[in-house]
Amino acid sequence: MLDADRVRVLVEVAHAGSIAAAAERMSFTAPALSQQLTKLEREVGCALVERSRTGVRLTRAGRVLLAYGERVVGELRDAEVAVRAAAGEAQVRLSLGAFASAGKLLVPGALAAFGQAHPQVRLSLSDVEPPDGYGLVTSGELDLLITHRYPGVQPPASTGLHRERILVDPLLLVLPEGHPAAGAAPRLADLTDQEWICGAPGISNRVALESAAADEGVRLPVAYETRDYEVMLALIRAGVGIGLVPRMILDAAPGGGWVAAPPGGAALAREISIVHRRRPPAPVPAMVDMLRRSARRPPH
Amino acid sequence: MLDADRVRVLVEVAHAGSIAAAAERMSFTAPALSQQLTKLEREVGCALVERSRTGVRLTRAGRVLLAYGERVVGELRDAEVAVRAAAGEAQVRLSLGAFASAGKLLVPGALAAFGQAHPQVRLSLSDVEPPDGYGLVTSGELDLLITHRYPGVQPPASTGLHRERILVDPLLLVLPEGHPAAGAAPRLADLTDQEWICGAPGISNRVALESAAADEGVRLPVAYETRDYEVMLALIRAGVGIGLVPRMILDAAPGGGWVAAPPGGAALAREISIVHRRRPPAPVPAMVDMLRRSARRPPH
DNA sequence: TTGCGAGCTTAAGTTAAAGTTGCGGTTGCT
DNA sequence: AGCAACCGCAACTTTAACTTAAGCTCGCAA
Repeated sequence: MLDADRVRVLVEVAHAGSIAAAAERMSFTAPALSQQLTKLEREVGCALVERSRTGVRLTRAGRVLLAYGERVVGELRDAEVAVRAAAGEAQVRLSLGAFASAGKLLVPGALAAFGQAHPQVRLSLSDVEPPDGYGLVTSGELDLLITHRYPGVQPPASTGLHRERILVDPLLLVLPEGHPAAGAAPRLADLTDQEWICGAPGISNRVALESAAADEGVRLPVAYETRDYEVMLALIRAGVGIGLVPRMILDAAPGGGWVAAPPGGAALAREISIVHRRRPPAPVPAMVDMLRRSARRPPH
Repeated sequence: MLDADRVRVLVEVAHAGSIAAAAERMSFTAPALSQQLTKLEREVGCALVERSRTGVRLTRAGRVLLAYGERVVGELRDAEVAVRAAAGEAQVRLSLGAFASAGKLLVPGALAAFGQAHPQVRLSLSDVEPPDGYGLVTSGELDLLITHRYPGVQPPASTGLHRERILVDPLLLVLPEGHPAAGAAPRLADLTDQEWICGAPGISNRVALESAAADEGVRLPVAYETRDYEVMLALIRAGVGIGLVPRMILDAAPGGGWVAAPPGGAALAREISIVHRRRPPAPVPAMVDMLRRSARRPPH
């Protein structure tokens, strides 16, 4: 049977992106991990990673083993929590991963409420930008992931994971105050002569914008690239461009200088979901409940 | 994180029923396993087994850890098979578990057909009497389990396993040739003065018989206890008693000396099912197909 | 071209486990 | 009563994992 410790090394290396970074995380030296990885490759009889100086990349076989390995690691972590719970010692840690704007707007209230209701649980939060994070949940590094899906973006396969949509967050067209198109509910196709602001190619909102524009048969010129909606709003306020912004962000943003309305044509919205393992540790359902509530009644 | 090797020790010990037997199976000495178990208990902070002279019994915490451990071990085994398959080396082993009469009647044809279609796969078969075997499937010791459920018997929970009923096998009342009740389709309640033959208390067909009789408000006297239907038929043929026998058995048994018919009242049948893991190794679906066919057209 | 840095590997030595052997203790069965 | 089976303890041996140190390759910049 495969050595679980070596499989774990593969998982950590895959998540960290390099042997050196994984070694740092695991408090080992790089040669230790390299040796274990080599032995694992000898065990399975084929290469699992392509080593290069910029880090390592998983081979096809490596990706297959990674998927199983994440489950193995996750089951082991859950096993420990479960048996401790059976012995009377309750789970004391709960780790969340969330994308940036959720971390700012959705999570803090839920964290505060949860912390008050379960003061003995040590909470932790880390930034995870979609579509990443599913593997971290499977392997138990995260207990709960808050992720989003923009229209036109394929969600990752979530083998063995439980995903639940907690919020549909409409994307509104945001224009500078006094913009000629303001109040007219223009379609994207009517705005091809504007300076657009959105994320870099590959970023979710960029993909969503381009795919929605393609649906209307046009391409929109992107003049400014930022994934930070605060920056985007500042640019819009300055009158240098326009963009699509989730309502959740707008609700929390200082007003003035911009006006927002749903674009004409097809309604656009991002879906915000939570992801966790089946058979999650005890505090997860309670936190999920808090998050559902927080989603129903966002700040403001 | 828990040590997977130690968790595996717990799984093997639980399946084998004693440290000594598990050590034998794993080609280790008993003290080695005992030490590992002790360390595992120290790791989780509570007792996992109650040691006694007749073997060991799992504590409550031990059973919790067993369930997770079986999944860990199963995922590790599947991981090895999957990554080998990805590297081009196909899975070459397929282990079946079946209860006695299935092993005699249902499996041989399927094994033969499968062996012809996939000569490179090494097949193995072992006897597993229900309700055992689910843990063996989860932990990957078995790839495929053929099990049954008699009416009135609760099937084991099959967390994370796939179960599929492939045959409903009616239980017929078998009487010696010339028995006064033959041909009259008597109810169980009409046969309280007979000498009944069935398994020992706790054996599935005994439980089914008693529960069916209880449904009719009677208790049936059991004079002979055997779990072997061949023996039961021989006893019936000898005129010393009567019993319920699955049709599948009767179809294959030499006729003469007995007559069989459904008992009056509620229809009784045992369900024959196959059980395997989700994401089973490659040859499993093919074998399942063979078994389904074999169930549809039993020998004779 | 040469020097430097990042990352991975190889090699050698140390240390920490795991496993075996041998013995003793307890229990259940004949 | 005695045998057999099973578990636990302790000392010894062996395996293997980790660390340190040095070497290799490639990209980049002076």
